[in-house]
Amino acid sequence: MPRYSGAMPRDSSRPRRATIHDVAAVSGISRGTVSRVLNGEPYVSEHARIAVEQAIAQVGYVRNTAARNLVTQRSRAIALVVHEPHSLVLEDPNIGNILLGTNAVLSEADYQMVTLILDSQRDSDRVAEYLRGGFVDGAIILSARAGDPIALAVAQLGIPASFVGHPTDTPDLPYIGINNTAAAEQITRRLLATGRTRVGMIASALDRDSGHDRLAGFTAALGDAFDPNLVVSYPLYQYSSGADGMRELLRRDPNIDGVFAASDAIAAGAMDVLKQAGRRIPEDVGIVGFDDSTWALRCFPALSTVRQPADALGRRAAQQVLDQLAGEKAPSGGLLLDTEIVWRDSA
Amino acid sequence: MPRYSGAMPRDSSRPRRATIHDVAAVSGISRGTVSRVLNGEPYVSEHARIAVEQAIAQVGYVRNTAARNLVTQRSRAIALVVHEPHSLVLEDPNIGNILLGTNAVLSEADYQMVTLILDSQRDSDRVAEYLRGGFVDGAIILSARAGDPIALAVAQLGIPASFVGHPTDTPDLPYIGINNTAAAEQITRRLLATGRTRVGMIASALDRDSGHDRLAGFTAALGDAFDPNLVVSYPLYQYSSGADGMRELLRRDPNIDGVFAASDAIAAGAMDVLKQAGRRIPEDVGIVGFDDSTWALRCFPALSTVRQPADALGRRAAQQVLDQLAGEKAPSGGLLLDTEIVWRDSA
DNA sequence: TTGTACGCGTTATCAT
DNA sequence: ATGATAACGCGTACAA
Repeated sequence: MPRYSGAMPRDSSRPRRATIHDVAAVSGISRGTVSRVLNGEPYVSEHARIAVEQAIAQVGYVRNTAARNLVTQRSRAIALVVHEPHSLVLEDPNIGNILLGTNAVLSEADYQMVTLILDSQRDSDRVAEYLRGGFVDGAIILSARAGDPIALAVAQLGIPASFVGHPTDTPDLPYIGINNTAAAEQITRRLLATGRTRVGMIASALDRDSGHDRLAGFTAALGDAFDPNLVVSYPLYQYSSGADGMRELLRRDPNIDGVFAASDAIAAGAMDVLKQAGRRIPEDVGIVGFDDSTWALRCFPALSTVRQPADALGRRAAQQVLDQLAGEKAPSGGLLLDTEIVWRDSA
Repeated sequence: MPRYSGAMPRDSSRPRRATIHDVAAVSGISRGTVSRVLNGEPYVSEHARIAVEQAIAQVGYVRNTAARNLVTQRSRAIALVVHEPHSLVLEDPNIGNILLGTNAVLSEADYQMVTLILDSQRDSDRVAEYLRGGFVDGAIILSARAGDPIALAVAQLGIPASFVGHPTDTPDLPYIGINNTAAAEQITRRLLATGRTRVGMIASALDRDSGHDRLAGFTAALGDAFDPNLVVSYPLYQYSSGADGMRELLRRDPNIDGVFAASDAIAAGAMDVLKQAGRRIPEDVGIVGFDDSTWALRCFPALSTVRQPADALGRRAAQQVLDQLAGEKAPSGGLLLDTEIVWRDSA
């Protein structure tokens, strides 16, 4: 819990901001009417409006929204909590598109989206404090992990919220997601249909529903042919995980002829290692990814993958929060959006 | 200016949050002392502390930070304003690393970083309102453009701020940057030193200092050999700009043998087009980029480029804001950090 | 060590 | 149409 060191410097060198009080004094109009002018309310005389507007310009008044929030009990801001190691914020294409969708909806509804990035434990506590502090009317939480303190804080606080991908152990909070299991199973079957017999997986982020479920789908698709020895796992969805994972898989079974990578970035890393090892793609080894990110088209050959409706995920999550704000009660279950297989040349 | 539709529903279905008042009532201790316990101040008896803590747990009290901010005139939050079309937030590697550096410094100082993403005009007005509203104690502004309303709002408001890359026309606000002109000139000279005679540039973002200055450096390096016909320009630092730009350059001069791309993403687009056109890199055409992003290593052959100290940019900007918050007066000039040429195989 | 009372800047209510 | 005045929830001199 942060400490505050003593009194604030009232004699700050910066000039004090003008307040409604000042505007009232200068214009000779009461604070109440000034407030009415500010908010464009009816029942204000032309005379008063003009006097107030002049005074506002004269004293350089700008509204203190924090004070307004205190009395209206609203902030007109919604938090978007991104729970990722920072270096990945840029690598994960879905996050960008989810941001896009969320902000589009919130902006349209005239809400300010504030993005809170969360990495260390220290960040985590501070963000929880921020969420509790009345700075925001609601929250959208991305990629929460199992045992997430933020998820707990949100649940306990009863603040309108929506999760994009929900941690496996949280109480039933509303969430938006995709059916990772089904999508993973589908693309794995498609990979198998190209005639592969030794198919492995580079899994990732098993502490999140996305990672966990993609592995489950892979396992289901393989059925009896599943060989746990051909599955490796890394914490983060990133290029280096794919490179490391592919090296390990090649070591475990040089005859491997198919790979399901848990993300496109991972697939890209794996492909580079395969090429270095002299394997042709897709002739010797077929590989598929997940996300349909910019990686997919930068790969050579172009990557077959699962397209995530990232923009729609963001939009729906934002809409869920707005609905709750409008008084609807939170949906208790999840809402899963459809994915689509994009078949290219890598398998 | 946002309108607020009538009165708030005081009879909201959600239960009212507990306040210090409630804690005081339940514990039988005065509000003043409760506040002291909350803030860990000295001169509180063991008896009082225990009673208060029990009451807090009992009524489920959480502090309303917005109210505290009103009285302390502080929010302990700092805005990071990102002025980019959303789809680029993920493509620009520097932004991610600047975020990283900024958050590290702010987090260490126990400030909450709130990222405000800015795309449309509507966003712009709302963010300005947010900055003025007392939600944040300071602001760091990324990639502001010429005539930026946010920059103006910040300047007018006198809020502690630091720019990362400053728009060419703003009043002298403190900023952190790199010497784009010198860096561009250096790498262009290096490219020329490989014996190229027909060297073009794919410029970008000329309304920002970075884009403008990189073109200036290129021009300076070429001197008399500068041919305006070999310069094309696109608004955004992105892959497609590079692809389009390279096609155009090849059309204008099929014998072009050197290209300076204003960013790595642009270079990547250009390289793919060159390969499609049957040009060998670096034998037929040498190409260099700017940023040393993940693109640079994903290119084949690996891209020669300029490394930006993105993390350091973020850290220094954050530190500048913290310094101003601590009472130091804002430095009136800019602070330029060193860049480094990373020479690889593309030229 | 503790309680009282005032102020932060705004909106909302109720007279007028 | 407008002006007092009471909240909003908290911190903090000042008094006790």
